[in-house]
Amino acid sequence: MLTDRQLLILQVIVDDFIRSAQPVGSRSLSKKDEISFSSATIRNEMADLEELGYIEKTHTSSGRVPSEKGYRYYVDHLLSPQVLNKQDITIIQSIFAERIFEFEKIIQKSAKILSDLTNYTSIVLGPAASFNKLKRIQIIPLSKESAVAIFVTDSGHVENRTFYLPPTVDASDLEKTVNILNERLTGVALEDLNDKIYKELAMLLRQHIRNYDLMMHTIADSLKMPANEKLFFGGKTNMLSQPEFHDIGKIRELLQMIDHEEWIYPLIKNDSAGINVKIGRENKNSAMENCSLITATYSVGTEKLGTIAILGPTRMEYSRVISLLQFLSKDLTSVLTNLYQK
Amino acid sequence: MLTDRQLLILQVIVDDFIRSAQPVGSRSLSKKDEISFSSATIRNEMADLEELGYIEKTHTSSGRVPSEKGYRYYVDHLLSPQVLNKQDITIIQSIFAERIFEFEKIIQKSAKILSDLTNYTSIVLGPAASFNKLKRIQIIPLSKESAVAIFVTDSGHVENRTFYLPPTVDASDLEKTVNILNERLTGVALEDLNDKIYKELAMLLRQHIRNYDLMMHTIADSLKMPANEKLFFGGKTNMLSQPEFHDIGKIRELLQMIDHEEWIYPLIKNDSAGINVKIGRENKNSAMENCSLITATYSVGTEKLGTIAILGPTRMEYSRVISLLQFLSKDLTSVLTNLYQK
DNA sequence: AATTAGCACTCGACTTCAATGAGTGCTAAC
DNA sequence: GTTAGCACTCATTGAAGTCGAGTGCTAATT
Repeated sequence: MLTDRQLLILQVIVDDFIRSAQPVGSRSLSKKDEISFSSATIRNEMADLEELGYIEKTHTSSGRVPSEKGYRYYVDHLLSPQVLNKQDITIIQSIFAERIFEFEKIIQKSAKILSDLTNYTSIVLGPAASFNKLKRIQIIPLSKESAVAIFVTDSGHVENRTFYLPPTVDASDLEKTVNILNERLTGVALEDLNDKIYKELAMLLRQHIRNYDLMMHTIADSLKMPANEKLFFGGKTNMLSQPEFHDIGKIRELLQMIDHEEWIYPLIKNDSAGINVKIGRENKNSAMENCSLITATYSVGTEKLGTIAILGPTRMEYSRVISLLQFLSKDLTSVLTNLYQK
Repeated sequence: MLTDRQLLILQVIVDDFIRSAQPVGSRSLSKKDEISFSSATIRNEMADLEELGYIEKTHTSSGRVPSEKGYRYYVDHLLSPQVLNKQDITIIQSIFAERIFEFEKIIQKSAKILSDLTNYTSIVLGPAASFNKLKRIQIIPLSKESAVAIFVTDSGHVENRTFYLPPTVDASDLEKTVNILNERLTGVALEDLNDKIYKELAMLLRQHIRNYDLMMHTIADSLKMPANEKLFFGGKTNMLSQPEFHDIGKIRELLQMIDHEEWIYPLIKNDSAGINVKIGRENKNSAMENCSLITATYSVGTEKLGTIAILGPTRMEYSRVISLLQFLSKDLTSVLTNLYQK
């Protein structure tokens, strides 16, 4: 469809605009080393590219700016995969330098470092606790009327819930219940706990426990796991330094979105494995109109665990960001696989 | 020092400016009901007030704007305590409507509601976990090399740490240790644990445990509690709607500060009990130059637990915010006292 | 037939200028 | 002591003009 020359021009326009944030004119293009033809020729080609929807003018006599379609084409076909420099690699690897046992710390550090390296906003979706397998349940009475239930998973994740414990429940029953739960539920994924309690343990509990009904509901209730995994951010304010965000209204909209975690999930979830690029309105979100989101998944073994993402302006350094995410997600996956898949 | 008329004028200027965000001129002042003298008189008085440093001009021929000193005087002497309307009271009390067992939920909801009611940013400093008394320690091995230690406090707060557990430590020793810890440390404040372990338990452990040294250090290490209490925010982006923040640089500075929790602590800690107002540069923080911070403390019984604060522009509705904070902190204190002081 | 030089034209960005009006300070009259 | 009156200041607004980087089109060149 597009001639080689048009491709070249499109690529140079996108590259230049990503660098400078200024509309690109035919004259400045013609001066580039890669380009050997005159500005008039470029103007003709640009007119064609514009007609095809790959580039746009900001006003009648301005230079050209990539359209979303242009970025999309650029990302899909023109991206020259950038090799990370040693410094970047060292910095990323520093995430794993310390002996860290907790997911969260690693994840958090990843978010911080990603945003520092890119100057964009990073979003890391932590591992879904619901996949973890239960290791131990503990119930500890606090007062006459309340107790705290603690759930430890095989990955070392600890969940806890304080709940109302009617004084009518006696200690030995509680103990028995906990024993039964531990016996029967160890190794079960958190998300399946509730189901399993009702389906398989109801009978058993009924046999042994006096206050069976109350007990079951109380515990099952407190087991309603949070629907969403934890999100970590880095560089929330980095977008404020991007020249495209001079408008406070836009900024407010964007920051407001970032501060509403529940609005972020739909953006970064449900992405297939590997790198995923969503440009501008592809994100189906008005606050993201001038933003692109690049996501990558990380796993333990073959099981997808979470997502790391970079949120930047559509005029984002796609090549660099993709390389960084690829590298980090690979590292994360291998470190986590080593650590937890034994 | 100041005449009654000067006080009146200062008060009306501050009130008006808080409402309109526009410099106040002598003519518009003279039209107010409260004011019965001519604009020329007002001009004379304003000149005096300016000389004394209570008000300022933005340029030679502009109306007047309160200075920090002016706000300070206003807050200290001219504030007409505002009575909260019923709606506000209802909304605040809705925080406690549900039966909630966890501090965090209450605190979080308080932050949200405060920012909604004021349209400023709210900051709530959660209760210092370190004051809580230990209820139970549990150590649960995860793999050959790691285990998680769980600390439950009498308030239902759960802390956990994953740590490296050398394979050389055997199970019975671990159990013995945990038993000893529980026996000796229950009721001790979290912040004193470390001390107590080294001073009082070292001997005891040495007698019973083979790998005593290693064990002790591992556990004591994982007991290093986070130095700071948790912070909760509401309305982080509210400041973006304030007309004084049209400058992106200023906004960035402010938001950046808000996102660095460690920079927030010094601002809201170390305040004496009760309401505390810091205006502009009184906060000793360049990002806060045009902001005021109003804080209030809440307690259980007589023990100060945490702080609730509102961050707004210096042109803030002091009267309303102070009333809200007073009311909420009183409610928080009484609810928490009922809940936990038994 | 493709490329390029040349040129008229467009339009945002910036500057200048004058008009407007909300504000001031000062003086003199009340 | 208060106020009316007046000259003065200065931010804001809008109109007019210049500049320059850009375009599209046409005609000459390769």
